[in-house]
Amino acid sequence: MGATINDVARMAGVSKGTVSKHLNGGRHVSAANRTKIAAVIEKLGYEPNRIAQGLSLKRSHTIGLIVANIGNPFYAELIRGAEDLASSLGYTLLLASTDGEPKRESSIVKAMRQRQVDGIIFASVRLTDHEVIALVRDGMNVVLASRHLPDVDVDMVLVDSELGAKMAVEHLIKHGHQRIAYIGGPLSIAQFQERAKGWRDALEAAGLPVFEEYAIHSELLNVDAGASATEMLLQLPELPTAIFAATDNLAFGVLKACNKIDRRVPEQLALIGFDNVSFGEIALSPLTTIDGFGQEIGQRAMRMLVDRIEGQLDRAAKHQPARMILQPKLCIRRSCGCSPGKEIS
Amino acid sequence: MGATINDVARMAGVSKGTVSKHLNGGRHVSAANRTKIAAVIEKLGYEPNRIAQGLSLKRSHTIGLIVANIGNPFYAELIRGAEDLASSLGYTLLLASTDGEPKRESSIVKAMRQRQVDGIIFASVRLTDHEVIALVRDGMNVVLASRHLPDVDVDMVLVDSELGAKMAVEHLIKHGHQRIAYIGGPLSIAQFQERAKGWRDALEAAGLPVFEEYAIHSELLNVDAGASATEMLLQLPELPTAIFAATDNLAFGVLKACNKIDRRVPEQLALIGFDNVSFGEIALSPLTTIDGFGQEIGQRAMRMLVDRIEGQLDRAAKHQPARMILQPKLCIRRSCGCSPGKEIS
DNA sequence: ATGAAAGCGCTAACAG
DNA sequence: CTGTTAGCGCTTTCAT
Repeated sequence: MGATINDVARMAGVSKGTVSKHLNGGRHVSAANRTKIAAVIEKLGYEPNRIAQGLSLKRSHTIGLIVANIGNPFYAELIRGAEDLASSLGYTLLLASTDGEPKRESSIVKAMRQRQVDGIIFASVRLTDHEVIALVRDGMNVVLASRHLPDVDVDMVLVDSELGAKMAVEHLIKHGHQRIAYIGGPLSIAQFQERAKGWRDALEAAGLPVFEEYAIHSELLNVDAGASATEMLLQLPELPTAIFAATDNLAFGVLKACNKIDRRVPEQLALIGFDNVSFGEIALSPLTTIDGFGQEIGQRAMRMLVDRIEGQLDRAAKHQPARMILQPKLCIRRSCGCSPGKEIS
Repeated sequence: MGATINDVARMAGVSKGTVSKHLNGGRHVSAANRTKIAAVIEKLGYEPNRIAQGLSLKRSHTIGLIVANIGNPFYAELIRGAEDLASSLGYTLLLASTDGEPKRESSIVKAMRQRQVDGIIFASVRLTDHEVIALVRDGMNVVLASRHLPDVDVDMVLVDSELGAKMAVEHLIKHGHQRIAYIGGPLSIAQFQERAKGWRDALEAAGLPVFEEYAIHSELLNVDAGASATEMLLQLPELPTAIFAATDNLAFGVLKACNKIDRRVPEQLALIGFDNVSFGEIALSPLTTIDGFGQEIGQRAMRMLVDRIEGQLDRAAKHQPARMILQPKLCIRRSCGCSPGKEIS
């Protein structure tokens, strides 16, 4: 189908090696040959086979990105950030989604190793510490984006979940709420442990009681999961007056459930999410949320990974695992009860 | 780092070829050797290098997916559908986003060719017919998803845009609207030409005048583009009473703009979108829309592509370019003026 | 500056 | 059934 380096060499009347040199910077190639080769390449429409090149170089210029669920807008933003930077750095993205199934995660990792990715960004981690450690020890470049494993020596970049959650709940408390529920993801994910802890701590710090029935740890993270968690909450004998959802997507579920039964947000139920996904702005009730910097995290994770990949070539020095923690930010809109003009800070 | 097939062969005391046979189905390998080899593979944690395999087989089991913009939820759904099927078929996805820049598109295609993808799904086509034809003639397997080029012999799967647009506008007309505006994307994209035509035809068929100022063909397709188009529309001497947005994302922009100036949808301005992105359900005003089957399109496109890729191996028969046109469907929610219970059909 | 040759990890005839 | 050999397309010494 396509011409090979051999074709080019033959037609230009030089050796394979010379063409290769020309392709990689052109040092040690005479001007005469250089133009001759360039002409042939042009005429043949030759394109180097990066696969073959990778085989020889042991470097694929490909990076694996594993997300939990592409449908979740937070991940969409993260992917966007990562893809953008990757392509401008000359890397290409191998994307896969686990849909939360740990089994798929292992098989994805396997597929990616087999395809010789230069590194992997996990925006979804259910692997046990053990598995990730093994991966790293095996020499794979890894960075954890947005989720993390405590006590594991890996690069990672994420927001301060506990602080963010605390900020959200404190804001709700300032609005006068005393019965604040929590909807989050599975506690097997560190991130949700922390967000739940932030919720609890804020409540306790304010001298408010924490009711265990008010905390729902949903297995799934999609909109419908948020909706059914809300339905459960609204069947409790004593209704919460506010909800902190650990994820905007979950918060959207709250909105959906409330819409269905005509319960008004924020009048009858205040709500704050976490992530600051762009649609929050035009949700049924414009969503007050904690900025989770999805796109920025994707970008920074990519940067870290590429630094590590390329760094390991120059300096043999094994760089320290970096841990970048972004400061969350409260984005006040309507769902918390604030109205434009008179916001509670 | 990783063990190679040579290591396995040596340790198992057999030849490379035998190991290879074992890996690929195990035919013509004695049971004794088979268990011996399996044991060594296990002990070494050997994983075949798919890159090397690809070099030899001239097949990468990798498929390129090019979308216009990952941030757009319609593409997110399409990606989801494609990724899902791909991974279950043993293929892996190389994802790239053009952000609407034709220049990036060419360079992405180039990068993908160099990486020896087995085929490419374009969910974004700005390439001229000429370029796509060239790609196909060069032997690349291509399928167009959701966008198409008229009069080009390529596989494609998409909804009937013209019909969908017509359905949307007709519904608005049934609500009694006479001044219906259109917000769409660039006319260089066939899809938008057709949606604009559907709008126009529906108007004419109903004996309504079509005002050219009521048609806005935005270059960008993001939410803000929809918002500014709306602002332009609302500055016209004679205001439209309804808008048909050729894309849900654009429709979200309408919602955003209306929210900013406190114009109520649908009371003061009716709205119908196109795509049926899941978020529409919980938008500021739950969005009535035309189902564009994003996920299904992604999936079908992937299926077509893989069929083509694998088909070309068995039967030398060059299969006819397929053209799959999905029937659009009206999804009635609130933004058009219908209210639950009493919907206009 | 250039060419020859070895090798990256795997598959695929082809003998035996 | 099994080993040998010759590539796949490219990079990289190492001579020249």
